[in-house]
Order: sequence, then structure tokens, then C-alpha cells
Amino acid sequence: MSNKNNTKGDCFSCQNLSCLMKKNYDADSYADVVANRYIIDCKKSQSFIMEGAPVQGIFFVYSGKAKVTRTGANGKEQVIRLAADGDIVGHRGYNRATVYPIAATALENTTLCYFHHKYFTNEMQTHNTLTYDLMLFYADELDKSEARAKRYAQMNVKDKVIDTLLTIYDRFGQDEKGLRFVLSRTELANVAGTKSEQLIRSLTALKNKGWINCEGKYIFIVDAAALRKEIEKFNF
DNA sequence: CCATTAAAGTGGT
DNA sequence: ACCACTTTAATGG
Repeated sequence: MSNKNNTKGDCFSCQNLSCLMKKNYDADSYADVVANRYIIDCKKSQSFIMEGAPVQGIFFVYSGKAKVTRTGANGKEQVIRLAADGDIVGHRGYNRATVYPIAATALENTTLCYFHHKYFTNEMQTHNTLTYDLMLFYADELDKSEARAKRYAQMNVKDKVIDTLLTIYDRFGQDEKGLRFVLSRTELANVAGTKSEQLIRSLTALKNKGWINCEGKYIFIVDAAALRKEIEKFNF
């Protein structure tokens, strides 16, 4: 599923300004990055990282959307993180473990930039601005993860659904149709840590309050302020 | 376009 | 929470 290099031009022309590779190399040194980069075109619902597989490298989303998941005891899927253009995926392989603790799956046709473990490790050890940015990124992720765990421990299902909707709204925004990161009801439920039936009931309740609008799979946030107010007591 | 399948939504236990 | 059912949307020929 991979073809070597350059079907997407060099990093210099890449529009993903948030990409850590883009950010930490200048026009001259991109040549080396590009020489070590694999472009992977991933079809919808194809997994490009499998839980428990040996760490082979790291991915950046060039374009498209992906979910990062962990499987619980009874095979229940928990969505850990959503990734879109410019986002890093597979960084959880970079600890003392030698296997990925997560799975990553494309939610639509998605193009990935891939770097082999050996190359990327060497870059981290020699390119300190990249390493520093990565450290900040890991710290932010840990902070978000802890804050979320704290909130979710106190929340009921409806609160978690509101929290999930606002998280997607804040990170990916919405257009005239609705939230820019479109998920099925089941996938949304897996983000909120609940079941699709309960998620659907919560959405209906929020719709009836006039805070959101649902048009098929599109969810439009009508009153973000009201939604925030509903769960503000969990942010102390 | 219609037929088949998948997903959304509802109601009962 | 779980299951069974109806309705609606997506897919593919």
C-alpha cells in the first residue's frame, strides 16, 4: 500500500503548517526529509496501525481523517484521538514499549507521510527543535488526557456527549453543514464512551433544547455557549 | 432506477 | 443496560 516518495511534492510546498516536520526543517534540509518519507494512500476504513504490532515508524496525516483507538475488555472500542491534516499519528509507539498500544484507522481516503523508526529516532536525537516540539506535544496530550479522565469520571452520558461535541467543534470547527469531522453515531458513541442508543437519545435531547441541529450524519452546533454552560461545573 | 444492505432511531423490558 | 423492531440512508448493479 505504500509508494516511495514525492507524489505529493516536497515538504516545502506542503500546506500543513502545523506538521512538526514542516515546522522544524528549512527549505534546504527538506530534501533529506523527503528522501526518507513514504507517501501512503489509505482507503476508507483501512487500518494503518494495529494494536500490539511492533513499532515500525511514525505517521503524519497529509490529507484525510483518521481515528486512534484502543480496544477494551469485551472488544469495546474506545476512540482515544481524532486526527486530520497535519496531525501526528503513531507517536504512542515512542516510549519504552516496542509495540503500539493503539490502532489507527482511516475514516475516509487518507494520505499519510510515513517515516521509518530508524530515521525518525535519529532525527529526534540530532534535531533538538523537533525533539522540543515533540516534548511540548506529548505534554499537551498528557494534560488533555488527564483533564478528560477527570471530567469523565464525574459526568453522566449527556454531559459526555456535550463534551465530545464541543471538543470536536473546538478542534475541527464547522461549516454550514455542521461539524467538520463527520463520524457515524456508533463512532461518536465510542468517542464519548457510551453506546449509540444513548448517544442518539442525548442528541435528540440537545436538539429539542435547540442547542444543536442534526441533518443526517451532519451535526450543527447552534448554541455552543449553552452547551459550555451545561458542563462548566466540570472545569474547575 | 430499484433492490439489497447498513445505519439511525425508537420503544419495551 | 440490552434487545428487537421500524425507518431511513447508502451502496451497487
